[in-house]
Amino acid sequence: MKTGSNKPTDLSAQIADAVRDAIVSGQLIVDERLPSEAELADQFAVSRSTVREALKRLAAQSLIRTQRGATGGAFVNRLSFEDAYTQQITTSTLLLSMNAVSFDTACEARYALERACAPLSADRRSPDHLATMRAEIHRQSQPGLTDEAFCASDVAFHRALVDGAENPVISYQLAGAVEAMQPLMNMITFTARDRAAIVQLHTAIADAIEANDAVAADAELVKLERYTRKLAGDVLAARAARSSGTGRDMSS
Amino acid sequence: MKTGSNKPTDLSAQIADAVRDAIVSGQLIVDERLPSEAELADQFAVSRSTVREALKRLAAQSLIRTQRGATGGAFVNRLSFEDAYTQQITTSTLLLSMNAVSFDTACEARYALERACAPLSADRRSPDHLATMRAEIHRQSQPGLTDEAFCASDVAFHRALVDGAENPVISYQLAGAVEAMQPLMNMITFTARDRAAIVQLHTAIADAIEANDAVAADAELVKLERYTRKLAGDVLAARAARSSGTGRDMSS
DNA sequence: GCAAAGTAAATGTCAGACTTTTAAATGTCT
DNA sequence: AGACATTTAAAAGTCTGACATTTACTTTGC
Repeated sequence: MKTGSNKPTDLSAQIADAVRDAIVSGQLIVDERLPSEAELADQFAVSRSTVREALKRLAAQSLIRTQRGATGGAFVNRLSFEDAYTQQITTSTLLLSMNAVSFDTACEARYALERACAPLSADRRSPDHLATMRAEIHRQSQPGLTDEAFCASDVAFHRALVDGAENPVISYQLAGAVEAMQPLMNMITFTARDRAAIVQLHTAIADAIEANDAVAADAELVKLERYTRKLAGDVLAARAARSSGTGRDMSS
Repeated sequence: MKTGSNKPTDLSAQIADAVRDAIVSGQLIVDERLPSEAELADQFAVSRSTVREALKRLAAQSLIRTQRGATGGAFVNRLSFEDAYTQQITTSTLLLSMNAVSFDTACEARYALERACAPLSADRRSPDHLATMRAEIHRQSQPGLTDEAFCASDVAFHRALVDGAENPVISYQLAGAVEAMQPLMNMITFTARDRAAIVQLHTAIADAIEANDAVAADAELVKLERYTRKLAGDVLAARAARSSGTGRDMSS
Protein backbone atom coordinates (compact mmCIF):
# COMPACT_ATOMS: atom_id res chain seq x y z
CA MET A 1 0.00 0.00 0.00
CA LYS A 2 2.43 2.62 1.19
CA THR A 3 5.42 2.02 -1.04
CA GLY A 4 7.23 4.74 0.80
CA SER A 5 9.18 5.82 -2.23
CA ASN A 6 6.32 8.10 -3.22
CA LYS A 7 7.95 11.43 -2.72
CA PRO A 8 11.30 12.25 -1.23
CA THR A 9 9.69 14.02 1.69
CA ASP A 10 11.29 16.01 4.44
CA LEU A 11 13.98 14.43 6.47
CA SER A 12 12.02 15.16 9.61
CA ALA A 13 9.01 13.37 8.17
CA GLN A 14 11.11 10.36 7.21
CA ILE A 15 12.59 10.14 10.67
CA ALA A 16 9.19 10.52 12.28
CA ASP A 17 7.88 7.71 10.08
CA ALA A 18 10.78 5.47 11.02
CA VAL A 19 10.24 5.99 14.72
CA ARG A 20 6.48 5.67 14.34
CA ASP A 21 6.90 2.35 12.60
CA ALA A 22 9.15 1.17 15.38
CA ILE A 23 6.47 2.05 17.91
CA VAL A 24 3.53 0.61 16.01
CA SER A 25 5.40 -2.59 15.22
CA GLY A 26 6.32 -3.01 18.85
CA GLN A 27 10.08 -2.59 18.52
CA LEU A 28 9.74 0.26 20.95
CA ILE A 29 7.51 -0.54 23.86
CA VAL A 30 5.52 1.71 26.14
CA ASP A 31 7.58 3.90 28.46
CA GLU A 32 10.79 2.92 26.71
CA ARG A 33 13.19 5.80 26.33
CA LEU A 34 14.31 6.87 22.90
CA PRO A 35 17.94 7.85 22.37
CA SER A 36 18.65 11.47 23.18
CA GLU A 37 18.19 14.06 20.46
CA ALA A 38 21.93 14.25 19.96
CA GLU A 39 22.23 10.49 19.59
CA LEU A 40 19.32 10.34 17.17
CA ALA A 41 20.93 13.12 15.18
CA ASP A 42 24.06 11.00 14.93
CA GLN A 43 22.21 7.82 14.05
CA PHE A 44 20.22 9.42 11.27
CA ALA A 45 23.10 11.66 10.25
CA VAL A 46 21.09 14.85 10.48
CA SER A 47 21.16 17.89 12.71
CA ARG A 48 19.50 18.11 16.05
CA SER A 49 16.88 20.56 14.74
CA THR A 50 15.73 18.03 12.21
CA VAL A 51 15.43 15.36 14.87
CA ARG A 52 13.50 17.76 17.06
CA GLU A 53 11.02 18.50 14.30
CA ALA A 54 10.51 14.77 13.87
CA LEU A 55 9.92 14.33 17.59
CA LYS A 56 7.41 17.18 17.63
CA ARG A 57 5.45 15.41 14.93
CA LEU A 58 5.27 12.30 17.05
CA ALA A 59 4.40 14.31 20.14
CA ALA A 60 1.50 15.87 18.25
CA GLN A 61 0.04 12.40 17.80
CA SER A 62 0.61 11.58 21.47
CA LEU A 63 3.00 8.83 20.42
CA ILE A 64 5.79 10.15 22.62
CA ARG A 65 6.14 12.47 25.56
CA THR A 66 9.25 14.37 26.54
CA GLN A 67 10.77 15.13 29.88
CA ARG A 68 13.47 17.64 30.58
CA GLY A 69 16.34 17.23 32.95
CA ALA A 70 19.11 14.78 33.60
CA THR A 71 17.13 11.54 33.27
CA GLY A 72 14.80 13.14 30.74
CA GLY A 73 14.30 12.41 27.11
CA ALA A 74 11.59 11.18 24.79
CA PHE A 75 9.52 8.23 25.96
CA VAL A 76 7.04 6.10 24.13
CA ASN A 77 3.70 7.25 25.41
CA ARG A 78 0.85 5.02 26.45
CA LEU A 79 -1.97 6.43 24.35
CA SER A 80 -4.76 7.06 26.83
CA PHE A 81 -8.41 6.81 25.94
CA GLU A 82 -8.75 10.44 26.90
CA ASP A 83 -6.09 11.52 24.44
CA ALA A 84 -7.63 9.35 21.78
CA TYR A 85 -11.05 10.92 22.44
CA THR A 86 -9.87 14.44 21.93
CA GLN A 87 -7.94 13.52 18.79
CA GLN A 88 -10.97 11.75 17.42
CA ILE A 89 -13.18 14.71 18.11
CA THR A 90 -10.99 17.29 16.45
CA THR A 91 -10.41 15.05 13.46
CA SER A 92 -14.09 14.26 13.06
CA THR A 93 -15.13 17.86 13.49
CA LEU A 94 -12.68 19.10 10.91
CA LEU A 95 -13.57 16.30 8.56
CA LEU A 96 -17.20 17.32 8.59
CA SER A 97 -16.63 21.05 8.47
CA MET A 98 -14.15 20.89 5.61
CA ASN A 99 -15.64 18.32 3.31
CA ALA A 100 -19.11 19.49 2.47
CA VAL A 101 -20.67 16.52 4.20
CA SER A 102 -24.41 16.87 4.10
CA PHE A 103 -26.29 17.09 7.35
CA ASP A 104 -28.22 13.98 6.39
CA THR A 105 -25.07 11.93 5.85
CA ALA A 106 -23.55 12.94 9.16
CA CYS A 107 -26.84 12.46 10.95
CA GLU A 108 -27.40 9.04 9.46
CA ALA A 109 -23.94 7.93 10.52
CA ARG A 110 -24.38 9.22 14.01
CA TYR A 111 -27.73 7.62 14.68
CA ALA A 112 -26.78 4.36 13.01
CA LEU A 113 -23.84 4.02 15.36
CA GLU A 114 -25.72 5.30 18.36
CA ARG A 115 -28.52 2.85 17.83
CA ALA A 116 -25.87 0.14 17.74
CA CYS A 117 -24.94 0.79 21.31
CA ALA A 118 -28.42 1.42 22.65
CA PRO A 119 -29.05 -2.29 23.32
CA LEU A 120 -25.79 -2.57 25.21
CA SER A 121 -26.58 0.56 27.13
CA ALA A 122 -30.06 -0.67 27.97
CA ASP A 123 -28.47 -3.81 29.32
CA ARG A 124 -25.67 -2.33 31.38
CA ARG A 125 -26.32 1.34 32.15
CA SER A 126 -25.34 2.29 35.66
CA PRO A 127 -27.34 4.63 37.91
CA ASP A 128 -24.65 7.20 37.18
CA HIS A 129 -25.37 7.26 33.48
CA LEU A 130 -29.08 7.46 34.08
CA ALA A 131 -28.57 10.32 36.49
CA THR A 132 -26.50 12.19 33.92
CA MET A 133 -29.15 11.68 31.28
CA ARG A 134 -31.90 12.92 33.57
CA ALA A 135 -29.82 15.89 34.62
CA GLU A 136 -29.21 16.91 31.02
CA ILE A 137 -32.87 16.52 30.20
CA HIS A 138 -33.67 18.79 33.08
CA ARG A 139 -31.19 21.36 31.86
CA GLN A 140 -32.69 21.23 28.42
CA SER A 141 -36.05 22.16 29.89
CA GLN A 142 -34.75 25.41 31.32
CA PRO A 143 -36.26 28.34 29.44
CA GLY A 144 -33.31 30.73 29.35
CA LEU A 145 -30.93 28.34 27.63
CA THR A 146 -29.08 29.54 24.55
CA ASP A 147 -29.14 27.38 21.45
CA GLU A 148 -25.46 26.58 21.93
CA ALA A 149 -25.96 25.49 25.51
CA PHE A 150 -28.93 23.41 24.44
CA CYS A 151 -26.80 21.65 21.82
CA ALA A 152 -24.01 21.11 24.30
CA SER A 153 -26.42 19.52 26.72
CA ASP A 154 -27.75 17.41 23.89
CA VAL A 155 -24.26 16.13 23.25
CA ALA A 156 -23.75 15.39 26.93
CA PHE A 157 -27.00 13.44 27.00
CA HIS A 158 -25.99 11.29 24.08
CA ARG A 159 -22.51 10.79 25.48
CA ALA A 160 -24.04 9.42 28.64
CA LEU A 161 -26.18 7.10 26.56
CA VAL A 162 -23.12 5.84 24.71
CA ASP A 163 -21.02 5.52 27.84
CA GLY A 164 -23.80 3.44 29.32
CA ALA A 165 -22.67 0.60 27.08
CA GLU A 166 -19.67 0.31 29.40
CA ASN A 167 -17.39 -0.39 26.48
CA PRO A 168 -14.54 2.11 26.26
CA VAL A 169 -13.81 1.21 22.67
CA ILE A 170 -17.35 2.08 21.68
CA SER A 171 -17.21 5.29 23.67
CA TYR A 172 -14.04 6.21 21.89
CA GLN A 173 -15.38 5.43 18.45
CA LEU A 174 -18.59 7.33 19.02
CA ALA A 175 -17.01 10.36 20.62
CA GLY A 176 -16.24 11.69 17.18
CA ALA A 177 -19.60 10.86 15.66
CA VAL A 178 -21.53 12.52 18.46
CA GLU A 179 -19.41 15.57 19.14
CA ALA A 180 -18.71 16.42 15.54
CA MET A 181 -22.42 16.92 15.02
CA GLN A 182 -22.58 19.81 17.42
CA PRO A 183 -21.30 22.49 15.06
CA LEU A 184 -23.86 21.35 12.51
CA MET A 185 -26.63 21.35 15.10
CA ASN A 186 -25.61 24.82 16.18
CA MET A 187 -26.86 26.13 12.87
CA ILE A 188 -30.38 25.30 13.93
CA THR A 189 -32.50 27.71 15.91
CA PHE A 190 -34.64 25.74 18.29
CA THR A 191 -38.08 27.05 18.95
CA ALA A 192 -39.76 26.31 22.25
CA ARG A 193 -41.87 23.69 20.52
CA ASP A 194 -38.76 22.01 19.06
CA ARG A 195 -37.14 21.87 22.44
CA ALA A 196 -40.22 20.42 24.06
CA ALA A 197 -40.39 17.72 21.42
CA ILE A 198 -36.74 16.85 21.85
CA VAL A 199 -36.97 16.80 25.61
CA GLN A 200 -39.91 14.45 25.33
CA LEU A 201 -37.97 12.12 23.04
CA HIS A 202 -34.97 12.24 25.34
CA THR A 203 -37.20 11.36 28.25
CA ALA A 204 -38.62 8.43 26.35
CA ILE A 205 -35.11 7.22 25.58
CA ALA A 206 -34.02 7.55 29.18
CA ASP A 207 -37.13 5.70 30.28
CA ALA A 208 -36.44 2.89 27.87
CA ILE A 209 -32.83 2.63 28.97
CA GLU A 210 -33.88 2.63 32.58
CA ALA A 211 -36.37 -0.13 31.87
CA ASN A 212 -33.69 -2.14 30.06
CA ASP A 213 -35.92 -1.99 27.01
CA ALA A 214 -33.63 -2.07 24.00
CA VAL A 215 -36.42 -2.19 21.46
CA ALA A 216 -38.13 0.89 22.81
CA ALA A 217 -34.85 2.78 23.01
CA ASP A 218 -34.17 1.98 19.40
CA ALA A 219 -37.62 3.11 18.35
CA GLU A 220 -37.26 6.42 20.15
CA LEU A 221 -33.84 6.99 18.64
CA VAL A 222 -35.32 6.47 15.22
CA LYS A 223 -37.97 9.07 16.02
CA LEU A 224 -35.33 11.46 17.25
CA GLU A 225 -33.29 10.99 14.14
CA ARG A 226 -36.31 11.66 11.97
CA TYR A 227 -37.17 14.78 13.94
CA THR A 228 -33.63 16.10 13.82
CA ARG A 229 -33.40 15.62 10.10
CA LYS A 230 -36.71 17.33 9.61
CA LEU A 231 -35.54 20.34 11.61
CA ALA A 232 -32.38 20.59 9.55
CA GLY A 233 -34.35 20.17 6.37
CA ASP A 234 -36.59 23.08 7.34
CA VAL A 235 -33.60 25.29 8.02
CA LEU A 236 -32.20 24.36 4.64
CA ALA A 237 -35.46 25.05 2.87
CA ALA A 238 -35.83 28.41 4.57
CA ARG A 239 -32.36 29.41 3.49
CA ALA A 240 -32.88 28.27 -0.04
CA ALA A 241 -36.08 30.33 -0.19
CA ARG A 242 -34.46 33.47 1.18
CA SER A 243 -31.35 33.56 -0.92
CA SER A 244 -30.37 31.35 -3.81
CA GLY A 245 -26.61 31.77 -3.53
CA THR A 246 -25.19 33.08 -0.28
CA GLY A 247 -22.02 31.16 0.38
CA ARG A 248 -21.86 27.83 2.07
CA ASP A 249 -24.92 26.02 3.20
CA MET A 250 -25.43 22.86 5.21
CA SER A 251 -26.05 20.48 2.34
CA SER A 252 -23.53 18.87 0.10
CA MET B 1 -12.67 21.73 31.07
CA LYS B 2 -9.32 22.65 29.59
CA THR B 3 -8.35 25.70 31.53
CA GLY B 4 -5.31 26.02 29.34
CA SER B 5 -3.18 27.49 32.08
CA ASN B 6 -2.51 24.02 33.41
CA LYS B 7 1.16 23.78 32.70
CA PRO B 8 3.40 26.31 31.08
CA THR B 9 4.04 24.04 28.14
CA ASP B 10 6.50 24.48 25.34
CA LEU B 11 6.33 27.59 23.27
CA SER B 12 5.99 25.47 20.17
CA ALA B 13 3.00 23.68 21.69
CA GLN B 14 1.38 26.97 22.64
CA ILE B 15 1.82 28.34 19.17
CA ALA B 16 0.52 25.15 17.62
CA ASP B 17 -2.53 25.36 19.87
CA ALA B 18 -3.16 28.96 18.90
CA VAL B 19 -3.04 28.18 15.19
CA ARG B 20 -5.08 25.04 15.66
CA ASP B 21 -7.77 27.00 17.42
CA ALA B 22 -7.79 29.51 14.60
CA ILE B 23 -8.33 26.70 12.13
CA VAL B 24 -10.96 24.81 14.09
CA SER B 25 -12.89 27.97 14.87
CA GLY B 26 -12.89 28.95 11.24
CA GLN B 27 -10.75 32.07 11.49
CA LEU B 28 -8.43 30.40 9.03
CA ILE B 29 -10.22 28.78 6.16
CA VAL B 30 -9.22 25.93 3.89
CA ASP B 31 -6.35 26.68 1.52
CA GLU B 32 -5.65 29.98 3.21
CA ARG B 33 -1.99 30.73 3.52
CA LEU B 34 -0.45 31.27 6.91
CA PRO B 35 2.16 33.98 7.34
CA SER B 36 5.67 32.84 6.48
CA GLU B 37 7.77 31.26 9.17
CA ALA B 38 9.73 34.46 9.60
CA GLU B 39 6.57 36.53 9.98
CA LEU B 40 5.10 34.08 12.48
CA ALA B 41 8.34 34.20 14.41
CA ASP B 42 7.97 37.97 14.61
CA GLN B 43 4.31 37.86 15.55
CA PHE B 44 4.81 35.40 18.37
CA ALA B 45 8.16 36.88 19.31
CA VAL B 46 10.00 33.58 19.12
CA SER B 47 12.68 32.15 16.91
CA ARG B 48 12.05 30.57 13.57
CA SER B 49 12.96 27.11 14.89
CA THR B 50 10.24 27.32 17.48
CA VAL B 51 7.69 28.30 14.86
CA ARG B 52 8.85 25.45 12.69
CA GLU B 53 8.38 22.95 15.49
CA ALA B 54 4.86 24.27 15.98
CA LEU B 55 4.12 23.92 12.27
CA LYS B 56 5.43 20.35 12.25
CA ARG B 57 3.01 19.51 15.01
CA LEU B 58 0.14 20.80 12.92
CA ALA B 59 1.44 19.04 9.83
CA ALA B 60 1.47 15.77 11.76
CA GLN B 61 -2.27 16.16 12.25
CA SER B 62 -2.78 17.01 8.59
CA LEU B 63 -4.05 20.42 9.61
CA ILE B 64 -1.61 22.22 7.36
CA ARG B 65 0.55 21.40 4.38
CA THR B 66 3.69 23.21 3.34
CA GLN B 67 5.06 24.13 -0.04
CA ARG B 68 8.52 25.31 -0.83
CA GLY B 69 9.49 27.92 -3.30
CA ALA B 70 8.53 31.46 -4.15
CA THR B 71 4.76 31.23 -3.65
CA GLY B 72 5.18 28.57 -0.99
CA GLY B 73 4.33 28.60 2.66
CA ALA B 74 2.03 26.81 5.05
CA PHE B 75 -1.57 26.38 3.95
CA VAL B 76 -4.60 25.22 5.85
CA ASN B 77 -5.18 21.73 4.62
CA ARG B 78 -8.52 20.27 3.66
CA LEU B 79 -8.57 17.15 5.78
CA SER B 80 -9.32 14.38 3.32
CA PHE B 81 -11.26 11.29 4.24
CA GLU B 82 -8.22 9.27 3.27
CA ASP B 83 -5.97 11.12 5.69
CA ALA B 84 -8.60 10.81 8.38
CA TYR B 85 -8.84 7.05 7.74
CA THR B 86 -5.16 6.44 8.24
CA GLN B 87 -5.04 8.60 11.35
CA GLN B 88 -8.02 6.77 12.76
CA ILE B 89 -6.45 3.42 12.07
CA THR B 90 -3.11 4.16 13.70
CA THR B 91 -4.79 5.73 16.69
CA SER B 92 -7.22 2.85 17.14
CA THR B 93 -4.54 0.25 16.69
CA LEU B 94 -2.27 1.84 19.24
CA LEU B 95 -5.14 2.39 21.63
CA LEU B 96 -5.95 -1.30 21.60
CA SER B 97 -2.39 -2.55 21.71
CA MET B 98 -1.33 -0.26 24.54
CA ASN B 99 -4.28 -0.34 26.87
CA ALA B 100 -4.88 -3.95 27.69
CA VAL B 101 -8.24 -3.95 26.02
CA SER B 102 -9.70 -7.41 26.14
CA PHE B 103 -10.41 -9.18 22.92
CA ASP B 104 -14.06 -9.41 23.89
CA THR B 105 -14.39 -5.68 24.42
CA ALA B 106 -12.81 -4.83 21.10
CA CYS B 107 -14.80 -7.51 19.33
CA GLU B 108 -18.07 -6.39 20.84
CA ALA B 109 -17.43 -2.82 19.77
CA ARG B 110 -16.51 -3.81 16.29
CA TYR B 111 -19.51 -6.03 15.65
CA ALA B 112 -21.94 -3.66 17.32
CA LEU B 113 -20.87 -0.92 14.94
CA GLU B 114 -20.65 -3.19 11.95
CA ARG B 115 -24.13 -4.50 12.54
CA ALA B 116 -25.28 -0.90 12.60
CA CYS B 117 -24.30 -0.39 9.03
CA ALA B 118 -25.39 -3.77 7.72
CA PRO B 119 -28.96 -2.59 7.06
CA LEU B 120 -27.69 0.41 5.14
CA SER B 121 -25.31 -1.76 3.21
CA ALA B 122 -28.05 -4.26 2.40
CA ASP B 123 -30.07 -1.39 1.06
CA ARG B 124 -27.46 0.36 -1.04
CA ARG B 125 -24.54 -1.94 -1.78
CA SER B 126 -23.26 -1.54 -5.34
CA PRO B 127 -22.15 -4.40 -7.58
CA ASP B 128 -18.61 -3.25 -6.88
CA HIS B 129 -18.88 -3.88 -3.18
CA LEU B 130 -20.46 -7.24 -3.74
CA ALA B 131 -17.71 -8.17 -6.17
CA THR B 132 -15.06 -7.21 -3.63
CA MET B 133 -16.74 -9.27 -0.96
CA ARG B 134 -16.96 -12.30 -3.23
CA ALA B 135 -13.35 -11.90 -4.31
CA GLU B 136 -12.15 -11.81 -0.75
CA ILE B 137 -14.22 -14.84 0.14
CA HIS B 138 -12.60 -16.63 -2.76
CA ARG B 139 -9.17 -15.65 -1.57
CA GLN B 140 -9.98 -16.89 1.91
CA SER B 141 -10.74 -20.31 0.43
CA GLN B 142 -7.26 -20.69 -1.02
CA PRO B 143 -5.38 -23.41 0.88
CA GLY B 144 -1.87 -21.93 0.92
CA LEU B 145 -2.84 -18.71 2.63
CA THR B 146 -0.90 -17.63 5.69
CA ASP B 147 -2.80 -16.64 8.80
CA GLU B 148 -1.77 -13.03 8.30
CA ALA B 149 -3.01 -12.97 4.73
CA PHE B 150 -6.24 -14.59 5.84
CA CYS B 151 -6.76 -11.88 8.43
CA ALA B 152 -5.93 -9.16 5.94
CA SER B 153 -8.50 -10.56 3.55
CA ASP B 154 -10.96 -10.72 6.40
CA VAL B 155 -10.44 -7.03 7.02
CA ALA B 156 -10.89 -6.26 3.33
CA PHE B 157 -14.15 -8.20 3.30
CA HIS B 158 -15.54 -6.28 6.21
CA ARG B 159 -14.35 -2.98 4.80
CA ALA B 160 -16.31 -3.72 1.65
CA LEU B 161 -19.35 -4.49 3.75
CA VAL B 162 -19.02 -1.20 5.59
CA ASP B 163 -18.32 0.78 2.46
CA GLY B 164 -21.49 -0.68 0.99
CA ALA B 165 -23.43 1.66 3.24
CA GLU B 166 -22.29 4.43 0.90
CA ASN B 167 -21.81 6.78 3.80
CA PRO B 168 -18.27 8.12 3.98
CA VAL B 169 -18.69 9.21 7.58
CA ILE B 170 -19.60 5.68 8.59
CA SER B 171 -16.71 4.27 6.58
CA TYR B 172 -14.40 6.65 8.34
CA GLN B 173 -15.69 5.85 11.80
CA LEU B 174 -15.51 2.12 11.25
CA ALA B 175 -12.11 2.07 9.61
CA GLY B 176 -10.53 2.16 13.03
CA ALA B 177 -12.83 -0.40 14.58
CA VAL B 178 -12.31 -2.90 11.79
CA GLU B 179 -8.61 -2.48 11.08
CA ALA B 180 -7.51 -2.23 14.68
CA MET B 181 -8.83 -5.74 15.22
CA GLN B 182 -6.35 -7.26 12.81
CA PRO B 183 -3.37 -7.38 15.16
CA LEU B 184 -5.58 -9.08 17.74
CA MET B 185 -6.90 -11.54 15.18
CA ASN B 186 -3.36 -12.28 14.07
CA MET B 187 -2.80 -13.98 17.40
CA ILE B 188 -5.18 -16.70 16.37
CA THR B 189 -4.06 -19.72 14.39
CA PHE B 190 -6.82 -20.68 12.01
CA THR B 191 -7.31 -24.36 11.37
CA ALA B 192 -8.76 -25.51 8.08
CA ARG B 193 -12.05 -26.10 9.85
CA ASP B 194 -12.07 -22.58 11.29
CA ARG B 195 -11.45 -21.12 7.90
CA ALA B 196 -14.19 -23.15 6.30
CA ALA B 197 -16.63 -22.01 8.96
CA ILE B 198 -15.67 -18.37 8.52
CA VAL B 199 -15.86 -18.58 4.75
CA GLN B 200 -19.31 -20.05 5.08
CA LEU B 201 -20.43 -17.23 7.34
CA HIS B 202 -18.94 -14.64 5.02
CA THR B 203 -20.78 -16.23 2.14
CA ALA B 204 -24.02 -16.09 4.06
CA ILE B 205 -23.42 -12.42 4.80
CA ALA B 206 -22.65 -11.63 1.20
CA ASP B 207 -25.76 -13.51 0.12
CA ALA B 208 -27.89 -11.55 2.54
CA ILE B 209 -26.42 -8.26 1.42
CA GLU B 210 -26.95 -9.21 -2.20
CA ALA B 211 -30.58 -10.11 -1.44
CA ASN B 212 -31.07 -6.79 0.36
CA ASP B 213 -31.94 -8.80 3.42
CA ALA B 214 -30.92 -6.72 6.41
CA VAL B 215 -32.32 -9.12 8.97
CA ALA B 216 -30.43 -12.09 7.62
CA ALA B 217 -27.20 -10.08 7.38
CA ASP B 218 -27.57 -9.07 11.00
CA ALA B 219 -28.20 -12.64 12.07
CA GLU B 220 -25.12 -13.91 10.26
CA LEU B 221 -23.00 -11.15 11.73
CA VAL B 222 -24.13 -12.21 15.17
CA LYS B 223 -23.08 -15.77 14.39
CA LEU B 224 -19.72 -14.57 13.11
CA GLU B 225 -19.16 -12.53 16.22
CA ARG B 226 -19.98 -15.49 18.41
CA TYR B 227 -17.65 -17.73 16.44
CA THR B 228 -14.82 -15.24 16.52
CA ARG B 229 -15.11 -14.78 20.24
CA LYS B 230 -15.15 -18.50 20.76
CA LEU B 231 -11.97 -18.91 18.73
CA ALA B 232 -10.24 -16.23 20.75
CA GLY B 233 -11.50 -17.75 23.96
CA ASP B 234 -10.01 -21.10 23.02
CA VAL B 235 -6.65 -19.52 22.31
CA LEU B 236 -6.79 -17.83 25.69
CA ALA B 237 -7.72 -21.01 27.47
CA ALA B 238 -4.93 -22.93 25.77
CA ARG B 239 -2.40 -20.35 26.83
CA ALA B 240 -3.64 -20.24 30.35
CA ALA B 241 -3.34 -24.02 30.54
CA ARG B 242 0.20 -24.08 29.18
CA SER B 243 1.70 -21.32 31.26
CA SER B 244 0.18 -19.43 34.10
CA GLY B 245 2.27 -16.27 33.86
CA THR B 246 4.13 -15.65 30.62
CA GLY B 247 3.92 -11.95 29.96
CA ARG B 248 1.02 -10.33 28.21
CA ASP B 249 -2.02 -12.23 27.13
CA MET B 250 -5.05 -11.24 25.12
CA SER B 251 -7.40 -10.63 28.03
CA SER B 252 -7.60 -7.56 30.20
C1' DG C 1 23.92 11.55 58.70
C1' DC C 2 22.06 15.15 56.29
C1' DA C 3 21.39 19.28 53.95
C1' DA C 4 23.35 22.58 50.77
C1' DA C 5 25.99 23.31 46.87
C1' DG C 6 27.76 21.83 42.68
C1' DT C 7 27.72 19.07 38.37
C1' DA C 8 26.23 16.81 34.33
C1' DA C 9 22.88 15.48 31.02
C1' DA C 10 19.05 16.30 28.78
C1' DT C 11 15.43 19.22 26.50
C1' DG C 12 14.06 24.07 25.19
C1' DT C 13 15.26 28.28 22.82
C1' DC C 14 17.74 31.39 20.00
C1' DA C 15 20.54 33.50 16.13
C1' DG C 16 22.50 33.19 11.88
C1' DA C 17 24.14 31.08 7.81
C1' DC C 18 23.60 28.17 3.97
C1' DT C 19 20.85 24.96 0.55
C1' DT C 20 17.07 23.79 -2.29
C1' DT C 21 12.89 24.57 -4.50
C1' DT C 22 9.70 27.23 -7.02
C1' DA C 23 7.43 30.81 -9.51
C1' DA C 24 7.72 35.00 -11.55
C1' DA C 25 10.26 38.64 -13.77
C1' DT C 26 13.54 39.68 -17.08
C1' DG C 27 16.15 39.17 -21.10
C1' DT C 28 17.29 37.26 -25.71
C1' DC C 29 16.72 35.20 -30.04
C1' DT C 30 14.03 34.01 -34.05
C1' DA D 1 5.23 39.18 -31.11
C1' DG D 2 6.09 34.92 -29.28
C1' DA D 3 8.93 31.19 -27.54
C1' DC D 4 12.67 29.95 -24.90
C1' DA D 5 16.56 30.76 -21.64
C1' DT D 6 18.36 33.31 -17.61
C1' DT D 7 18.14 35.73 -13.52
C1' DT D 8 16.11 36.87 -9.25
C1' DA D 9 13.56 36.65 -5.05
C1' DA D 10 10.94 34.39 -1.59
C1' DA D 11 10.10 30.69 0.93
C1' DA D 12 10.81 26.25 3.29
C1' DG D 13 14.50 22.94 4.58
C1' DT D 14 18.87 22.10 6.86
C1' DC D 15 22.99 22.81 9.62
C1' DT D 16 25.97 24.73 13.31
C1' DG D 17 26.86 26.47 17.55
C1' DA D 18 25.59 28.75 21.49
C1' DC D 19 22.96 29.56 25.65
C1' DA D 20 18.92 28.75 29.04
C1' DT D 21 16.39 25.74 31.92
C1' DT D 22 15.23 21.70 34.24
C1' DT D 23 16.27 17.79 36.90
C1' DA D 24 18.62 13.90 38.97
C1' DC D 25 22.72 12.70 40.93
C1' DT D 26 27.10 13.62 43.44
C1' DT D 27 29.99 15.93 46.25
C1' DT D 28 31.04 18.73 49.98
C1' DG D 29 30.70 20.79 54.51
C1' DC D 30 28.90 20.77 58.92
